[in-house]
Amino acid sequence: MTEGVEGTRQARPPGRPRDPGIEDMVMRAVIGRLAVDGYSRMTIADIAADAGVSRPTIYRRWPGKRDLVIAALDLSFRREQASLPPLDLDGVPAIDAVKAELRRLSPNNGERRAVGLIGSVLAEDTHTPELIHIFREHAIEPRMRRLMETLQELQWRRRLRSDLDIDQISTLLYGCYFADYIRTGEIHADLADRAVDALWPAISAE
Amino acid sequence: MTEGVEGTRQARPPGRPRDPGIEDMVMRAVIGRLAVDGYSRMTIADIAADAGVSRPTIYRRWPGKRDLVIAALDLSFRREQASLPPLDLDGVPAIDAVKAELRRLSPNNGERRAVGLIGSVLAEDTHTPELIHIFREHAIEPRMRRLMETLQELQWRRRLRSDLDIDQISTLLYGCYFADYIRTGEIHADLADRAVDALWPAISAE
DNA sequence: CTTGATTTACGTTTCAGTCAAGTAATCTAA
DNA sequence: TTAGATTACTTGACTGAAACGTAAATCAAG
Repeated sequence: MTEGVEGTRQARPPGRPRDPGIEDMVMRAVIGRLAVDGYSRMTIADIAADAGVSRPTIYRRWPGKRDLVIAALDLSFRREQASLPPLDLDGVPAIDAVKAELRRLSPNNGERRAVGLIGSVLAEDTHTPELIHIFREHAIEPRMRRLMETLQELQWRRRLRSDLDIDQISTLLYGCYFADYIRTGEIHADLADRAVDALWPAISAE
Repeated sequence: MTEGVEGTRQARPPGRPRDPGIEDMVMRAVIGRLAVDGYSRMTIADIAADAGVSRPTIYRRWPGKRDLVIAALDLSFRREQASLPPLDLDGVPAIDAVKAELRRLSPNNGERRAVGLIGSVLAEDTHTPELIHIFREHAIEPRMRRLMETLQELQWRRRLRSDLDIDQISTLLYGCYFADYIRTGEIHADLADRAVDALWPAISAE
């Protein structure tokens, strides 16, 4: 028997096994190139070079550019999402809890060049709409849900006004990242704090 | 004298004059293709076809793709900016004035595919930063200034609270367009109204 | 020595940018 | 009125570079 410690392990397939590190290097390279060069300027050759692999190796594992990028976005966002522990709301002032939650939503938390990446995804929405779908499903939606759950929880605790349009407030809060970047070319470190400060009178239970 | 009614007109240069309609058709085609295909997927051949012109004609007037796109963005944003008349603040409730102002900022007011266009510009920011510069200077900055002037004016009239962080409020208001699009894939018609409603308690003079 | 992973080398396509030849429009001068 | 000069536009073709995707050769692991 070639089974390992887990009992129902498959027998190792014949032939040379795949280098287990390659997938990770390639996925990382894809995300980096996508953020810097954008989808259509990004080339398989560059990705292969970044990953320290040759081009056909990539074609062996993924059918083409599209699927490669989809896989990379999917993996990257899943990982990032899994790395976010829930936030503790007890014992901190409500305004600080909202600030902390918004700070966690910053596009800069994941990739440094995340805004360029978002731009690439947006630019591709007529041509490769799957990118936006993945982006929405694995990046935007979980973050927004998290923010909305926090607001809802604070609302239940009577820390926020009861007639709050939570959906709309969340859109306002999240949107300021994009507006800040588009206006100034960067996302300021104190943006989340300033945004919540400015918005606070509209949401706090008086 | 070949001078026209305006006295100091230049003498017409010799040779066949340029077709005056071509520039316009080409600029329009560039904006359209940029919004749909993005910068690097967009081809001169497609633009020429859309404009009903041959490729060498484009190269006769613009040195290359870059300059072509820069010229098109520049012209397009200048025009759109010039088409916005000032807003009358008298005789309307302050909240409606802010709503009206924000509605005018909608990316959908200009090109229909404006978000794709913005995505293309963002995606290109490492490779062709001039695009973002033009975008900031001729599209974002004037709009934001307009919004901030309106808020300031209302503040002077004691319709908004005096300790307002106008800059931050403007970022919040403008950003909701991007957040809405990224979340849902469209910009809802009532977004401006809902955003101002949600934000109103934070900014109105009580 | 068989099998599959990886690489080196190749063919094809696409597109930017250029060029040459022919046609069209406008001005000037005879 | 007409002939020439000058510039704009079209058609068609060409070059070179970039990049996709593949086929043949090579390499590790049983």
